[in-house]
Amino acid sequence: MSAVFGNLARPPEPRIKLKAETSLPLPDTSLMMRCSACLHKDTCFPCGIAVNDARQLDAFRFGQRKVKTGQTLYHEGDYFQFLYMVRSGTFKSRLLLADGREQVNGFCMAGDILGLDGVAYGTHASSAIALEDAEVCVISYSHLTELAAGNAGLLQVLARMMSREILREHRLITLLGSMNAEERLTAFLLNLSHRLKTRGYSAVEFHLRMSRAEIGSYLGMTLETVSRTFSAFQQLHLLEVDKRHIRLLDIDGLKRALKTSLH
Amino acid sequence: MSAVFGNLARPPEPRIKLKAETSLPLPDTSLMMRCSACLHKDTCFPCGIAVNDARQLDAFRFGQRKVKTGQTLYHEGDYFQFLYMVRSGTFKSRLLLADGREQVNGFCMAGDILGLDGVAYGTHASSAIALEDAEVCVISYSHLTELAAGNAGLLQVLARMMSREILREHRLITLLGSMNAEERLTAFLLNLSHRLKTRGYSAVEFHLRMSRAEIGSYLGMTLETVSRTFSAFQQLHLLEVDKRHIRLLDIDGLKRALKTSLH
DNA sequence: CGAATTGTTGATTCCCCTCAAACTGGGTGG
DNA sequence: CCACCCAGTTTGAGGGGAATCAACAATTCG
Repeated sequence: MSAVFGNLARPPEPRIKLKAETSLPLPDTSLMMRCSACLHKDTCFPCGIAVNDARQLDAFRFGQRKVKTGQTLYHEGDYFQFLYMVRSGTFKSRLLLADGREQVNGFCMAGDILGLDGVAYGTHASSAIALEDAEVCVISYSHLTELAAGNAGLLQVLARMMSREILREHRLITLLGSMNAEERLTAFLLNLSHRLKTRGYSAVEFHLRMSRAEIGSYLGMTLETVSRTFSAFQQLHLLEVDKRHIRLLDIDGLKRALKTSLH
Repeated sequence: MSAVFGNLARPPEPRIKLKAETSLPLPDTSLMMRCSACLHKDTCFPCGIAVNDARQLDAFRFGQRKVKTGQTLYHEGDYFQFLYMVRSGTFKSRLLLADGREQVNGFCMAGDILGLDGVAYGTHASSAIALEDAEVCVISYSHLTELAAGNAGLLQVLARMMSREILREHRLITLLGSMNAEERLTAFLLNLSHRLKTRGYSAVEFHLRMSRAEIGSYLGMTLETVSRTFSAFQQLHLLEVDKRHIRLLDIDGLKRALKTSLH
């Protein structure tokens, strides 16, 4: 297979810019985050760089941005310039339809990357809206690709992130294409529970950051059906629900109810 | 009917001269494709490389593979090693559910890239099955990233391809999450028409390569509803349908029917 | 406090699924 | 050649799950 490409001389690798400040649009270094101290350095872009390469690690110094509840990080149609890594808080990603309705296509929490759909055409294809006060790292895409063009590890990380985004959407398509209301809500809750667990929160008791309408949009059903399905689950003693407070009582029961697996 | 559908003009298939070059140590060059002569070089990976850089262009010499109707290019769970560029024919991409059902999540035709969902975890997350005899270019992912690590243009092309895949799935999610059966089939037909047109085929008259069941799986509805909706459209004089032969009579009418835009 | 937002629950409607039967065209083998 | 089968498609009848419409409670907020 390597013979396909033969032993062709590779072009000289461009020297990596170590002074990140020159490429970043935010010159105020006091607002910059040093990645080596970041909680998410093992999943965010720095993980594409050899850990012992301190100088390279320091090249990753991102600007930060605080977003308050209800504010948008970016809008559909906005010029694409940055990726965002969620440091804290929760976002919804949504697409606007011609008739004004919205289609929620994802909920992002700490460690997740936002904005990858803007790469294709240089324009954001969705909006990202904070569901609670949040903080993000602002990652210059041009700077990132500049670094990745000289760093195979970083390139891999970027590619894998995009591919994971594709897989996430695969699962949502499967859910929307072949599950009924109960299965959809079950899949949603189990997924949320899992993600909270990996972030150090309780897997069985949590607070929903999104409204019934947003859950409904995400799961392709009405807010009334979401509410009714919650009530039905409560009557089956699968969970306790009080507005946005959720306590899962029977995770195994929920998993059994989820006949159609999402893997 | 044969008069109606008989003269489907296929675009001329350029015969590629497969001249074995002795200067490069490539094995079995008869099976290799030289990208500089390829119909798809402006959309496939070579477009990431400066057109005047002949040596780099020649680095793109991919193996080819023929796939017969019904055969799989790769299976869910297969070790991920290659991307595939469809040279001719049509594929469906599908995800298998735990209970044996399948969820079709895409139809790929000439120029499309297959396999990007394998990047994330090194394992194919879907299967690709030929709906008609097909030919693909086999692209070693490890060599691609090797080249991309030294070539910013190629890196951009790879990133944009993955992002476009994300956008494709966005549109499908929107369709599944907020459209009724008529809108879904309309969106499907208009999208197919558009893609055929950009490939040089008729935008109004074509042959479906997929069954009603496959369309239904893709659109999140049953094969019976697909069939019924086709019949309803015919009664409204929006199109003519005879099994898999389709003639769109009123594209504007279809577009009006598609109240919920997919952009 | 009144207004607005969010969530719950009920009654009714309807879109689409399910089940079933019939038809078509293509392939096969006696 | 014809009978047969089979996969794919069409069409019908009926039922069910979720949408729609509506009323009301609980919170939040100006």
